[in-house]
This record gives sequence, C-alpha cells and structure tokens, in this order.
Amino acid sequence: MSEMAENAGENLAEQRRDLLAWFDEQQRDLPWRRSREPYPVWVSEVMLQQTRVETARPYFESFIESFPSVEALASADVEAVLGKWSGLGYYQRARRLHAAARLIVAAGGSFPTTVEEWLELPGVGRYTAAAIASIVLAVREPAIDGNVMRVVARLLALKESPKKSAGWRAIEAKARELLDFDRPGDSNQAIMEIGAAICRPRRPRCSICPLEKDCLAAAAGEPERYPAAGRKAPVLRQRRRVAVVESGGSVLLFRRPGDSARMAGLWELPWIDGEPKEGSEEAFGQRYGGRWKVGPQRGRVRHGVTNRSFQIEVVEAKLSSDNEVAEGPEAGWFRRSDLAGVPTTGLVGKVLRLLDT
DNA sequence: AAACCGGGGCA
DNA sequence: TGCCCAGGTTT
Repeated sequence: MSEMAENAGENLAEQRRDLLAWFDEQQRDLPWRRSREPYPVWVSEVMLQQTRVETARPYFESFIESFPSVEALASADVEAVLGKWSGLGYYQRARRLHAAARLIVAAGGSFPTTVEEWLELPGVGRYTAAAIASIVLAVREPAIDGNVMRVVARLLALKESPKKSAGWRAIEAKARELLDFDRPGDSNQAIMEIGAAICRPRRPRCSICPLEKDCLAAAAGEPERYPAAGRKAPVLRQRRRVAVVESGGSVLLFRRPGDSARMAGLWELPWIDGEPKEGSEEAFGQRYGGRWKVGPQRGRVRHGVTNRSFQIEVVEAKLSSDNEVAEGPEAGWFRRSDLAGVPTTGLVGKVLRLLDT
C-alpha cells in the first residue's frame, strides 16, 4: 500500500471514530432510539420523511401507544391509523405504513432481513430501507437524506449538484466510507444529527463539528456555498375560499372520495376555487348540494405544499336545511372536541385554530 | 430525470 | 414569504 493510500485509510478510520464518539456524547434522547426493534424504528423513519424530529416526536409516542406492534397496526382500521396521523401531513405515508403492516402480518409476521426486502414494502424507499437496515440489522448502507447530502457535499466541497447523478454518486461513496463496520446505524444517525444540529443550511457551527478538520468547505471558509443548488421550481399560487358551517357546537365536514388522488378518504372543510366574488353561494351548492348562505370573512390562511401555495379566505356559511347536503359528497357533523381521532386534512386544523384566536 | 405529493415550522 | 425537512412514487 502506498503511503498516501495508507494515510487516507487512517484518516477515514479516524473520521468514523470521531463521528461515533461525538454521537455517543451528543445524541438527542429520542423515543425511537430506546430500542433497535424493527417496528418502532420503521414507524419513526416513515414519520421522519420530510418531517422534523421535534414535529414527529409527539406523534410517534401517541402512535406507538395506540398501535404497539405490527400486528396491532395491521388489525387496526385504516381510519383509526389516519386519525392518529392527522396533522402530520403527507397522509399517503400512513396508508402505506398500514398496507405494509398488513403485508408483513400476512406473510407470517416477520420483518424483512435485507435492504432489498425492506425496499419491497410500500412507503419504503432507498433512504428509509438503508436507515432501517443499518439501525436494525447493522447493514453497512448509507442512508442519504437532505441532512446527509448537505454534510457530505460540504465535506467534499462538491461542485456538482447532489440532484445530478454524478453528484449523488460522489455523496453516496463518501457517506458509505463514513460508516463504522460494527455500528453503521449509529454512523448514519450521527451524520443526520450533525446535519440537523451543526451543519445547518445557514450559519453552520463548524467550530463544534467533529468533522471540521476533514471538511473542505470549512477549510475554504465558505460552507454555506454547498450543496450546489439545483433548479428550483416556481411556486404556483392559487386562491381558494373555505367555508366553516357551525351548528349546535358542531362543524360540517365533507369526506373526500376513497379513490381520490390526494388525501383520499380524509374529511375536509367545504371549499371552492378561484377569485373570491359574488356567486360563490351557487358554487358551494353545486359542489356540495343544498342552499348556501355565505357570511362574513373570518380571516385568511396560507397553505403551502412543496411548490404550491394556496391563499385561502375563510368565511362563515349557513345552510338553509341540513339534510339538503345529502345530495353531495358524504357529509358529517363533528364536535370540535371529537376531531382529535378523526382523519382530517391538515387544513381543517389550521382553519379551526384560526377561528379560536 | 422530473414532477408530484395538496405539510409544517421557522427566520 | 422563502427555504428546508431523517422522501416516496409515478411518469
């Protein structure tokens, strides 16, 4: 072995040690880190898809309490699962988690034992499969999420965008090198945690980073320059009017069709699209049935998803007769205090919170 | 590869 | 308001 290659190998071994030493000392106490059982690790990884740790934490504890095992999850009604997920967003994750639980139980109740088997489950992509397999099975597979992408792009001072295949391959190779041979799951979690706590998108705290001496971006004094930005899609703006119909302490919600492309089967507030103008009473009537009387505006909320931004006007409304809405989509009256276990869209909670203030 | 998924939190 | 987050799936 040449001297240079030998040094590189020693540096790598040192980086792995530094990473684990930092993790052993600084890792957060998170509920899903209390065991390495596949079920809680799997649930946590799905909840953490596109979701911050502190947001997911209370949902995880409540979810595990309601569905303590894969058997409990599989035998639960999908409605109950969605109800516990309500407020977390991206509800397809809950549907896929539930469907995967039924697949696992139907196949005998044992969890996958390889990355490839995990990948076959709905809702488990290459990130999640690698994360679970490294934590539960000690498989040496890099779990590359947005945090890892940023940390490694900075370590390498990577010129290419990680969203291009060349850039992504470079990140994957480096991330793999950083994994300990005995504790790859802790290595993966350590890089992610550094991304969240130290190697932040803006104002990274390089001086307390265990990898600072190995980081080319830090050495160049411009860590924020990485990762190289890809093309950003323009945000589409759209106006919407949402109606709150209250009667006897209950609010009127409608159920989205079960085969709907988005938010299938969730309960939502009645809405119509377009510029707010006269005539929206007819539009509500056409969409939901009944004769509508639209009252005063109660406020505005913004509801953004990925590359879409809804500007929503919240109005009060009344119906001349409750049973007239039976013509439209499935309708239901819900007491505000009972909504906790009901699978509603995120917007329902947002609008009702607005009315409380 | 790119679009889409119709979330949520924070500066 | 823009940006980011422990991404997955479809086209």
